Amino acid sequence: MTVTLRRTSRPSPSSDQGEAPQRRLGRPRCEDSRRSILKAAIALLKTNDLPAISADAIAERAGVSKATIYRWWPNKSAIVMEAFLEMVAPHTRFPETDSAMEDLRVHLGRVAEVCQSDIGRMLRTLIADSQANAELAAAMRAHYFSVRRADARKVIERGIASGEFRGDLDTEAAIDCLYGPIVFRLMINPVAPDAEFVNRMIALLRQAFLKRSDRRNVTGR
Amino acid sequence: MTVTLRRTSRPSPSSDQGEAPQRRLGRPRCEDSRRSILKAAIALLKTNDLPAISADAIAERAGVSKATIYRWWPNKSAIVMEAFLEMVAPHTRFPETDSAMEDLRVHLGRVAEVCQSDIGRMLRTLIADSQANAELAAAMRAHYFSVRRADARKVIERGIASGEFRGDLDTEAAIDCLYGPIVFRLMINPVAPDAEFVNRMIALLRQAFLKRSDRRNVTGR
Amino acid sequence: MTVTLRRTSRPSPSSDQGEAPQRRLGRPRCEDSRRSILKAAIALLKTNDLPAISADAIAERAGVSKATIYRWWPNKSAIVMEAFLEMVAPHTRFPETDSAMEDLRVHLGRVAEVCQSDIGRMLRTLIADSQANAELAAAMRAHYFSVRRADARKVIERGIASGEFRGDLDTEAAIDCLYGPIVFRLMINPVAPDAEFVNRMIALLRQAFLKRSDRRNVTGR
Amino acid sequence: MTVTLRRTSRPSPSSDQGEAPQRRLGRPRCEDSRRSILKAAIALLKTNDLPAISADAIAERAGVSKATIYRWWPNKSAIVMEAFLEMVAPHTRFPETDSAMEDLRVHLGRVAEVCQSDIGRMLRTLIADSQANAELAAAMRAHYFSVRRADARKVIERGIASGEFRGDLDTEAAIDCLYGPIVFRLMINPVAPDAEFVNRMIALLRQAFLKRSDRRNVTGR
DNA sequence: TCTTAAACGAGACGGTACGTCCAGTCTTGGA
DNA sequence: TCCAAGACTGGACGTACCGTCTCGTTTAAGA
Repeated sequence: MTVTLRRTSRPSPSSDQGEAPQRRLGRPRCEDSRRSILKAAIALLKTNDLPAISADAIAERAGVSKATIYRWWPNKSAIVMEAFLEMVAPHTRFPETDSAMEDLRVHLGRVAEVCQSDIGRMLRTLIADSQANAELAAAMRAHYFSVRRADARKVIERGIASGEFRGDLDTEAAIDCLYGPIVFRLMINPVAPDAEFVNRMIALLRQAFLKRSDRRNVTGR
Repeated sequence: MTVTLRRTSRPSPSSDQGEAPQRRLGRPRCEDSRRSILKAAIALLKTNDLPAISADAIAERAGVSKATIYRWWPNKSAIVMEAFLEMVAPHTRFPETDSAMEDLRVHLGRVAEVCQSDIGRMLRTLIADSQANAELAAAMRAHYFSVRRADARKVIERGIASGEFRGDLDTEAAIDCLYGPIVFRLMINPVAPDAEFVNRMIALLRQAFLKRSDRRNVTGR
Repeated sequence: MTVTLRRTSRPSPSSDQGEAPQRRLGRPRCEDSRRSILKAAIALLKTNDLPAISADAIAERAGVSKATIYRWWPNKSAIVMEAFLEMVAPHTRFPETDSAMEDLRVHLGRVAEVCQSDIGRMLRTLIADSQANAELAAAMRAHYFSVRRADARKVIERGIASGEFRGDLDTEAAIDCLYGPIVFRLMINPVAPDAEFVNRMIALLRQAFLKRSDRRNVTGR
Repeated sequence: MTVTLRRTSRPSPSSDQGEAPQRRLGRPRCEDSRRSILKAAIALLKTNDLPAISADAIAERAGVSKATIYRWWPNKSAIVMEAFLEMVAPHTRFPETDSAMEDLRVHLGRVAEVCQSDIGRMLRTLIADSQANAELAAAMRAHYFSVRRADARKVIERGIASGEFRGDLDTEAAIDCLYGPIVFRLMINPVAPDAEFVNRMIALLRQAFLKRSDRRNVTGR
């Protein structure tokens, strides 16, 4: 999942998916540069806010030429996104216990915790940037949000199949009700949501998810 | 609710809330300028996104000096926010029927519709901008989101009091579950949420809101 | 010699030069304001350089409204000139001994000394400003330089008449040779000319001024 | 004599005066831009005076970005000075006949003529500007006035050595008496000095310069 | 005493230029 | 062909000052 918003796609000249890695002419791309650019972007995001991560700042911190940056990424949002996807996205996996509801709760709790870290800032930044950058928005959806939704969808469908969740549960609406409040608070509140927030939210939603027989007033945690 | 992110707060010298309008020294602020600036900002926002709007452009369109703009607003976000609050925010009021659930559904449906208009773009823009502008974020919370929450809170508490909603309903979590999904889709989806989306969401949530005896599987609309 | 570059000449409505001072309608001009404006201009010139004397700065320091300033003077140069003429110009009179050469030497020495004071800075400022302000230039010539020239001319002609100076002495050229070097150094050198400079200059020029019989090698002083 | 008031001095890292021009890293400065900026500045000066010239105007006329201007010059005075020194200053050289007095006269006549051209306006502008800009003043002295003085000093010392001028002639005072009147009239008079003015001035000064035996009443020309 | 007209303070305003900053592109020489 | 260095265009930024204006207040002369 490395390349995402690359500037130039350099397709193989002969076959569509050449079997051989197929060395290209000239000096090959310097992997060190790529990594140090991504690391510089993240490091800057940790201490500064978005307007501080200028292309010049990234270039200087990465010990890299600005031209190299623009050779491979169309703008700074793309860099941040790539860094985000590569370094951050894998961090939150779903647990797999025999309770789908509990899996969702634990997972979302982790997501909330992650939101409080630098990753939360990156996510906010990327969502914000997406509003004026359709390409970035599409890439974020394709590479991040749709993946999260797919993961959650699997868990919910498992819960339905096992009889834990109501049979007529509207899966997509359920996903929106699970992630929506977290993103909402991430974007609007001064402090990011935490696990406690997730627990209260799940306590509320369980009434809507669970089959009637299962509805006990469990507080979560 | 006129003043929001003004550059200079010039409180009345003697009393906190002088009853007399209490003319101030010097040439009074030109109301025409203020209005035409706000109108220009909104007009520009309809076709452009915020980074594409410059203070110069607003000034030119408003027939106003740039200095006048910076005399009263610290940056363009503040202008847009003030315009938003003054011209746009009041549009969506809650209905007041005898069903709180229905009131919420109808209201959120209107909110969703509004999100599909230029107002949706403005809201996205302001939320996005807030991520790199703490002052704007605070102002948006104080003047917009907290007001919306208060309105919704009143409706929910009415529902609880009337016995329509569960007695132990977590009001704040409920609000997050109502608004969260809408903002979530507004910020992440390519197209804004619509009334249909709200209906599905409400259909899901009603299980969690209503008292046990009331839970019929009503689809809404 | 008070009024010089006044904004509005308010001629007497009836006669051209009314004999009576002829009080006009309305509130009379506030002399305090006028004086404090001039004083403020001078005070600012003493500590700051020219770009620091903005109309706003003068107004603030004088405790006066900016409108009052522009009511009476067209620009800041006019203020400085009026202050200069009123407070400064009379300071250097010619001595009147029986030696015209000595009178010139002593007088120019005083002029040089004056140049080293704040007055020198004012003069430099006014000359500089004149380059882009024809009106100011004309006023300076009419009210200052032509007066100096006339004074010097009188002394030189006295010298010619008394037989001290050569009969064919070119008076205008002589004046230029007397004042020119001083202004030259005032405008170009980092430190203003002093009496020593004047003495050396006069020592040189006396050969050109005096009748042959008088030319002794007097060093001056 | 190219660099004068540059923004950044980038001295050679190794040796103080590297013999090799020693190519530097990165894209080299664009000489075209530099030249067109200087030309634009001069062209604008011909019709406008300095306060009427803006950095934007120079940039536009030169077909150059404003950033490029401020990359290399701290302000517009510096540009004008560099243009002046590079394109204008060398125009007036001393003649070298066997009469130092005549050399001075001819040379100063040419200077006076030059003063009547656009160059005179530039000189006035630069001198005026120097009054509020110490750096510019120092640069003008270092690169222009001290050079003129040195030239004149050589001629005068030649005159002394050859016995044409008095042995005890005060060289520095003499230079001030030669150039002073010209600058004086340039700065104060509405029209610049001309050759006729120089002739009268020289006619006066020759009495002070020449050895007694040489003093005949020559009118000049 | 009341009216009238000008001067005044405060300060908002349009306009213009300032000098800075950043995005993104281009041009060198060297690897 | 890539890279580091860094100059370049273009355009917005927010500030400063100019000179004008619009208020409401003050001041004296004249009715």
